[in-house]
Amino acid sequence: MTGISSFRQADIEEAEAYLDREPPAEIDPRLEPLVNEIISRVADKWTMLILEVLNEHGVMRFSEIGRAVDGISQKMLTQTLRQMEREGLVTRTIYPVVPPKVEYALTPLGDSLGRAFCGVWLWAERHIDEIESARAAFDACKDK
Amino acid sequence: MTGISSFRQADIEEAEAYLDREPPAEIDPRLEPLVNEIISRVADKWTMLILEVLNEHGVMRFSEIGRAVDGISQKMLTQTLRQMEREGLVTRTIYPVVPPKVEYALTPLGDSLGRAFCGVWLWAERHIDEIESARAAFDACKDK
DNA sequence: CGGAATCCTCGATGATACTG
DNA sequence: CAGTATCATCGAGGATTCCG
Repeated sequence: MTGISSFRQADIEEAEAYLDREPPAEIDPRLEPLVNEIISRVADKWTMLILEVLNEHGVMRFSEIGRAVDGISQKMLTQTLRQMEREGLVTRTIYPVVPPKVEYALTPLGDSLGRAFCGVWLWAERHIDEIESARAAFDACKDK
Repeated sequence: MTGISSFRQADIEEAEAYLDREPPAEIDPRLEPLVNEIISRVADKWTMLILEVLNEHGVMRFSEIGRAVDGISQKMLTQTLRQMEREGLVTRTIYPVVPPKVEYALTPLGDSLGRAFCGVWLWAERHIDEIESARAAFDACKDK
C-alpha cells in the first residue's frame, strides 16, 4: 500500500487547483441524505484500503487482498468485498477449480471513486504538519 | 443543510474535471498511516455534517449547531466539536456572560477540508443512480 | 446555555471452528 | 482456498442527570 502514490500527476494537479477556492451553488436538497449515506458507507476504513490495493495491483485473489491489507480479518474482508460488489465497486469472478479461486477487480465505478478521493488525500497530506501542531498546541494548553 | 450546495461553481467544475482521469505518482510510504488516520477521523459522520452547517451558516452557537445537525446528541456534538477544535478545524469562542454563550466557526483549515470533499460529493451525487441500480441487481440476483 | 459525568445498550468487529 | 457460522468482546454512542 503506497496510498497517494496511486494517483497520476494529472489528478494531483487538478485536485490541487480546486483546493484553493471558496463556496457555493444550488442543488436539490433531497439528495443530501442519500449522498451522506453513500459517503459514510464508502468512506469506511476497510473499503478505502481495499480500494487502494486493488487500484495498485489490478486483479487480485481473495487471499492476496487479505495479505495486502494489513490487519484485516477474514470476516471483514469477505464482508467488505460483498458490500463493494453490491454497490458495483468491484467484480467477483469465480473459477470452478479445486482448490477454489476467486478474483476481484475494480469496476470503472470503483476506479472513479478512488480518483474522487484524490482531493481528500492531497488535503490530508498537505496539512499533516498543521494538524499535528494544532493537536500539540491544544493538548499542551489543556494539560496546563 | 443543503449538502453540495455549499460549493461554488468553480469548485465543482474543477472537481468534475479530475474525476475522469487515471493513476499514479510517487510518494513517501510512511505518510500512509498518518493520512489514513486523518481521513478516518475527519471523514466521520458528525464531523462532515458539522463541517457543512458551519460552512453554510458561518459563526454559530453550540445549540444552533445542535438544531441544524439533525439527530445528533449533545454528547456527540460536544465530543465532535472538541475533536475538530483539537485538529484545528474550528475555533471556539467563549463569551463570559450569563447565560453562557459559546460560538464556533471554521478555521481556514476547516474551510479547506470542506472544499477537499467536493470531489467525493460530486462523485456520490453523480453515481447515486448507478449505485442504487447495482444494489437492486445484486439483491435481486441473491433472492433468486 | 453549554457543557461534564454517569450509566447502559447495541452493533461492529475479532477469534475460532467448520465446510465445499 | 474461499468462504460460512457461531460466539465473545469492546467501545461508540444515546439517555439521563447534574452543574457553573
